[in-house]
Amino acid sequence: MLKETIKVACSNCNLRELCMPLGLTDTELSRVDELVTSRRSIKRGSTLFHNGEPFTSLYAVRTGFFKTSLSTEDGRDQVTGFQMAGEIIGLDGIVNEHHTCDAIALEDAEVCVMPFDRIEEISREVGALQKHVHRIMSREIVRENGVMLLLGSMRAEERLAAFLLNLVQRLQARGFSRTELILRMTREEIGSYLGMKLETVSRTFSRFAEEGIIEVKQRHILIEDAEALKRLVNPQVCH
Amino acid sequence: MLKETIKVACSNCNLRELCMPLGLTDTELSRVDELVTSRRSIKRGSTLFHNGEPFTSLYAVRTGFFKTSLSTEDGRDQVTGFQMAGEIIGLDGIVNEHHTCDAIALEDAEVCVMPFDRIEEISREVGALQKHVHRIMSREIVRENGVMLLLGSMRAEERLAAFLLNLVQRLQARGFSRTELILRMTREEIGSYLGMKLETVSRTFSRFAEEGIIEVKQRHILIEDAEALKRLVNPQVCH
DNA sequence: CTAGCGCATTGATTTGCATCAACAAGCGCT
DNA sequence: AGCGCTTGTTGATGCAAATCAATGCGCTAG
Repeated sequence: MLKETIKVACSNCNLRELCMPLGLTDTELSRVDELVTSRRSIKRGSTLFHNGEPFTSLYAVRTGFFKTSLSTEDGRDQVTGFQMAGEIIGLDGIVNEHHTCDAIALEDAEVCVMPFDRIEEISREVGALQKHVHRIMSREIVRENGVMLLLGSMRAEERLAAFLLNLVQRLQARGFSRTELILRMTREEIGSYLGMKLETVSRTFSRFAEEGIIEVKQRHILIEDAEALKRLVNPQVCH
Repeated sequence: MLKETIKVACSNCNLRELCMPLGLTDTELSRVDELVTSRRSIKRGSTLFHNGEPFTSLYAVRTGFFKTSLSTEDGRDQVTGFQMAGEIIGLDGIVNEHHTCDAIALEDAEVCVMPFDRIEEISREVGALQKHVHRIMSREIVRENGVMLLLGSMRAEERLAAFLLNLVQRLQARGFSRTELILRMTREEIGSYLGMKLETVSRTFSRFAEEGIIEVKQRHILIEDAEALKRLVNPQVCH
């Protein structure tokens, strides 16, 4: 919840290729540097924003790991996404000027705060930024399309396989291992995201382990047979 | 598939308050009129665009009714949305410059074609349009969040109740009845959208009818007890 | 008018996952 | 180290929805 005033430039940030458009001129770069007004640290378990809060800014994850989730009055809960370094949180808030989900840090995290009116102002001047914002929003729409496919037409095994492949692929893009990962979320949170109960998540992990597809040690996952996972998601394709 | 060159102005369009930002000045209005380069007619059953096709434009539905759907190589099929007059189709294509779903007309339809580079150009000049584009994309993200909740944590009855309420609410916003509607899609398409089989859709309709909540005559639905539907979606709230 | 077809309904049966329940393992506490 | 708490595993049972199957309705086209 700390609000830090350290001035940090995107132009020097090692996450730049994830958050920011490429191929900017120097003058454009300096404009884009004005996007991030501050950084904010969020302790594990606390919220970046809540459902209902006024929307002011988008947040770029610098370090740490988040989940976004909806909860209904009757106690239902749906995790709508997990966000890692370089990903943008808060797009849901634009339409009605207030957030429609909760964003919660699953480990100690730091985000770059980008006031949305400033994003709009600068993207009017810098075409590449405008394009970038559009692409980020479109990417989120496409991602959610994929989740709909997963929730609407896949079985538990297929969902979990798709989930693992997606996670590891995103981690790989950030320079981590292609075969090894640490889950930052509980079985219940995975289940909520995938539309299944935590017991089913646990059982399915165990089944994968029995079949030699993965190795599970608590939240530490080793992928031993990525092809098998891919075959599970895409049944007809043989290796 | 006809490409018509009739010049039509958004400024005179009766769907304007659905598609376009409000409160534009006259000069802004005339700029925005340049957004729509043409209209296109799509016959029932044919596609506005296919998965994989290059993305060039967004489409505003003028008349008719669409579905968007994903299909995987292994024959799985997921309807990701139904679009009616005033709604925008094609946002999925922005991120990778090609479409990632199919858009299919469920009845003879007409759309306004809005080349995306023109949208970007004009929204750099007209702040209200820029804001509008952002809101449309954010609204789609929030809608999909809601579908995730539905698919991930609701039972068949609840899904169908939520679906009917959503449809009738959107129709009402277009001046149609709040209690009566004609489904433009088959039971199978409803099922695909809601993550259930067509038989389950049919049975659930029948159950609602038995309970006096709705009246079903083929695709003609009469909502007799909207409160009951709301209670189904939100179990704890007693009328 | 009637044939044929796509779409919808309804019934019987199966099944995948949820639910209920008990217990184990890891982790932060004092 | 020992305690309690959260998180994870595994087993037994039940149920909602899928599947399989048969029939009916209402278009459209001849």
